Amino acid sequence: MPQLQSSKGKVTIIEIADAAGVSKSTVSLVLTGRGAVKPETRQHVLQTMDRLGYVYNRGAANLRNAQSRIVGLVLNDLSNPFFAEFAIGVEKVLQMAGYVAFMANTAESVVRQDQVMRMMREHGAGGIILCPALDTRPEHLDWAKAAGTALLVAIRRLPGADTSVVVPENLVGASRVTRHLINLGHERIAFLGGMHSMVVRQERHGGFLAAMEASGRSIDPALNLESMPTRDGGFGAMSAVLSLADRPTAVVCYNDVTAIGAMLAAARHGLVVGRDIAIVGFDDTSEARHVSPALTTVAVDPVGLGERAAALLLKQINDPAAEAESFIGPAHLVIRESCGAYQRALAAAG
Amino acid sequence: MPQLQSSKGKVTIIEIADAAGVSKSTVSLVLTGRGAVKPETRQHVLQTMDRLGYVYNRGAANLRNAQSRIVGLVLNDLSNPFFAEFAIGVEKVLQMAGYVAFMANTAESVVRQDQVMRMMREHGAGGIILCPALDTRPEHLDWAKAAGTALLVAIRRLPGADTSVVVPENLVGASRVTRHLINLGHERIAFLGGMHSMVVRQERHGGFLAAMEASGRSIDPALNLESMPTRDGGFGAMSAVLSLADRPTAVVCYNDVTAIGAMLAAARHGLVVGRDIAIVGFDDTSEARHVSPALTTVAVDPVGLGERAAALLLKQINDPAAEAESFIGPAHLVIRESCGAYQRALAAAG
DNA sequence: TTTCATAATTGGAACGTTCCAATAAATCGT
DNA sequence: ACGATTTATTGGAACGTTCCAATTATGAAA
Repeated sequence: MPQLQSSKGKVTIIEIADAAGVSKSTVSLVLTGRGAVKPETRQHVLQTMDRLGYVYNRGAANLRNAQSRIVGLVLNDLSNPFFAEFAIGVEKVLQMAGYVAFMANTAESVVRQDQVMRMMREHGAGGIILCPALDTRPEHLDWAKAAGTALLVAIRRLPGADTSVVVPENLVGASRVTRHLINLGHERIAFLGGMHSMVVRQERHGGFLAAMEASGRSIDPALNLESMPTRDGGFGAMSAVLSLADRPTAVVCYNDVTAIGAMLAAARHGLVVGRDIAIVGFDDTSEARHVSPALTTVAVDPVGLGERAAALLLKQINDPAAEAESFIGPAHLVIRESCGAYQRALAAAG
Repeated sequence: MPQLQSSKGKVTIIEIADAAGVSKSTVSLVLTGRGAVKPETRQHVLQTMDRLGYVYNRGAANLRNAQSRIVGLVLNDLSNPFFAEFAIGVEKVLQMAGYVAFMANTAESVVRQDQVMRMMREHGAGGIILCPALDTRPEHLDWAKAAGTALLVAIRRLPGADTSVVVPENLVGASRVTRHLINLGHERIAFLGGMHSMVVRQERHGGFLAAMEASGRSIDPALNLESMPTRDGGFGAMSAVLSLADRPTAVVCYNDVTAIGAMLAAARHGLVVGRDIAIVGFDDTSEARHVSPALTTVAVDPVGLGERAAALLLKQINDPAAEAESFIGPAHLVIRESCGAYQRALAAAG
């Protein structure tokens, strides 16, 4: 029966050494698995540790070698399932590499973001994956270069910062989904949601414009509406667009959340989405699949992006000399019902 | 212009002391703010730290005083928005208290859960908030008592473990929503979703039974169906219940996710939810509000629970002698459309 | 001034670990 | 049975901080 050290929980390597009749160096050796230690000795030490309830003190260890195997994961909006899934991907890879993620949510606050990154540095994080809060300036990240901390920017590209980057193929994805609508015969297509200052919006809107121009569609500035990237934002923007004299027949939304808000607004105006109007989103969150009618959108595989981000960061930690590297994750079209393609096919067949 | 220590990022308290012309003890004093140090000296030291790009080494500090101001947050399912919101509440309170949350996702794996909690201990976490993975046994938590680590179990009660607990009022909540259906005149009511082994289901189902019995309704065992607590699970269970000869007229679901799956199944069978059949959920996730028809459910305020959990844990950390304390969060009925109450009211009026 | 109290500052000894160089023990070839 | 290797083990000096006791500077009271 293991009689755990009761009160203080302060069993050190030295006490283990004494109890096992070896030196602290030997205990350290079995702990790190580095040197050559006789199997029986190792065994004995191991069970002594178990018996006394030893717990490794990483703080003390890091003091010597600064190899903390801690990675910080800074998220701008944990309440968005997209980032939660991204985090899951990151954690999965880190775990396999024996690292541990130190996760924090900034809720789009740069102040909080600074605090949190400082904390992580103080705890000796070897690297940080940052999904930057909305108005993060590149100079907020200067410390990383100076301190030699591996830093990777994810999801939201940060113009002017020369770090590694992992982002989805926003431009191509938006271009694809727009072309899909064009192929379905739509002429007047709106782009809706997100604020102009967001890099992600600029990219997606850029893809939209590219597809429109490539097909010779005219671009009506009245059909480009900003909104907060929330359900309510989407609802509001869609309501605005529907009050226009010359309504669009299709709408490309900044993301799924906005698109779902837009669908609600359309329904409220008595329109049947997928028949009277086409609405498409971006991200393919799990909601997209389950909303009714199911949302046509662009899938970007957040888990995969997370895995990639973690892998890239680890690479950078292990080889600090390596220069910044980028990964642009694929974005593929997921055709469901909200664009009306299915109904159109039915009609064609019938 | 701050000329940051370039390469190693290894500026120590001693270098600051030298550069500022004081002793390392003085620097430590301004760092901790404990002793009395002349304002001008403090100022000078502070700006020297800034100039040299000093970063505090918490590992070294913790070596002496073991006051790590780290709290572990172990979540069983980050992809569930409910837990993401819970985490937000926890973080908010911890942040204000100057603590930092060390968050990890176990994805319902006890093995991972053990790993993660070990990591946290090794990093000197002063306490842990645990949302236990599905088949966590109380003895998995014995180390906490032995090591004197504050431990709080949240959301899923863990029978047999005598830790502090923060959970929603599952029984009362389920009872309330069931009574609501009974008041609307329903006789045959099903309970659907969740696995029998889940404590949360036992509590919610218990509340359901209590309300049914209190109103003299007979309980048909065929109307109690298990399923995985997912959308697909809800879909399957609802399909099963609809193939019964004697269908229920109302369904209480284990949670919102299950309920939304059930709604989909009902629609697929040609039923109009809220008119032909009543469906209610539990949790009031943001989806509940936005699904169509909007889901009648029980709100449990995950952010509030998180805040409470953090506050309780902090209290426990500051007074380790204090005994386990529990908080049962309120659960109130949120009436929307899926239960048909609105339509019924309209009909009565018209 | 001198004398106290109090405010500021300081050197050195921890804290729990890893690393290094050194020693001790086992194994080998001859 | 002897050095020569190789394999196991070890003491002690770091690592960057905090704390304590001791010291020195500052003011106020005498």
